[in-house]
Amino acid sequence: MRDSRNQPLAEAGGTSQAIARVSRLHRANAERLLRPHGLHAGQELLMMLLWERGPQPQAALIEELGVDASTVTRMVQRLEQAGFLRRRRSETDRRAVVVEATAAACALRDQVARSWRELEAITLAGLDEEDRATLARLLERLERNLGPTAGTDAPEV
Amino acid sequence: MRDSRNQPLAEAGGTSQAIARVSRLHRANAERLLRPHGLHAGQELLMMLLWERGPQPQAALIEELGVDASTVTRMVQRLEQAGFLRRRRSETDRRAVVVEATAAACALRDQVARSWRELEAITLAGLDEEDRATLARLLERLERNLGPTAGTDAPEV
DNA sequence: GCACATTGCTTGGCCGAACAAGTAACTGGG
DNA sequence: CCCAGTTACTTGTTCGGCCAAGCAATGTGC
Repeated sequence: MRDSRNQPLAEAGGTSQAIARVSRLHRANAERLLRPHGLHAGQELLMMLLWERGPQPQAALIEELGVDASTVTRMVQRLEQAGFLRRRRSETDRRAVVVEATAAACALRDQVARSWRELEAITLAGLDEEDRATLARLLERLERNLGPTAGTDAPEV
Repeated sequence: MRDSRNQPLAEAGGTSQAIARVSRLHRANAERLLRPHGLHAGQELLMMLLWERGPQPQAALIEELGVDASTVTRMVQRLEQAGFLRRRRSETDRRAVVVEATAAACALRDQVARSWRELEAITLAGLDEEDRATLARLLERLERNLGPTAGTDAPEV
């Protein structure tokens, strides 16, 4: 009964709407799973990078997360205030800021990883290996389609 | 070469990350296409509802968009200030607020619909009918998986 | 060596989105 | 008829996320 009456909009861009809805729901679930650990949705990706790769300059985080520099700046500020990481001025490049997970944060690593796997399990419930591979392939294609040079030059038949 | 070095994270929740990335890129594209019309990403869905169904109480918009009531309140406030819609107190239920598109906004309807189709085209570029159907099916499944009763230990009848 | 461009980060402003808490209006039971 | 509960919004606050501007350190060309 969810949105069976949603026909007109569904015709005019159903996939776009579906992406938005799935994304919102997905984020809500992430929030629910991460809250117990004191993290907000989105922050876990940054922390996972720090856990896996050790101290990183912000520029590396920006590059890897693919988000705006200002977003990372503020995420890092909040995570620092919450005690999850430390910031340090780079020795070799005094513009750069090196970010490092605290010991307290490292203690959360396994729990966060577990929550993350659980989110993945909830998301992909009921999909067999083939479906999952297909989904991964299609999402990757969408990512390329929507990438930096999306619709900027191609006259688009 | 996009994220070939992204193995560890990719293994632990690649789909979740892909959803987040695709969603962000998708939104950025929507923003780019809608800005010329003075709309922000997200607002177009609300306006499309008003265009298609005429004056609506906010409760109906909340139900249909599936977002928080407070989000709709502020979106409506901003759209009103921008001149895209009017708000009126319901006659029959003086708690309710009825929202209606302005004539100026209606003039944008076709252009917005065009932009929306263009976004869909960009998103789905290179996918044949079968791929699109598969994607729609998978996204619908994800939406159900992540829905209101997601992972809440409910035996999932 | 110095002016100029680039890089790395920060701040302010704005929007979507959520939760919490509050107010006003409508309903229902006693 | 009146009080409890629900419904419809609103406001405050917080976060992710973007853009635009700005600042400081680093590189580069001449």
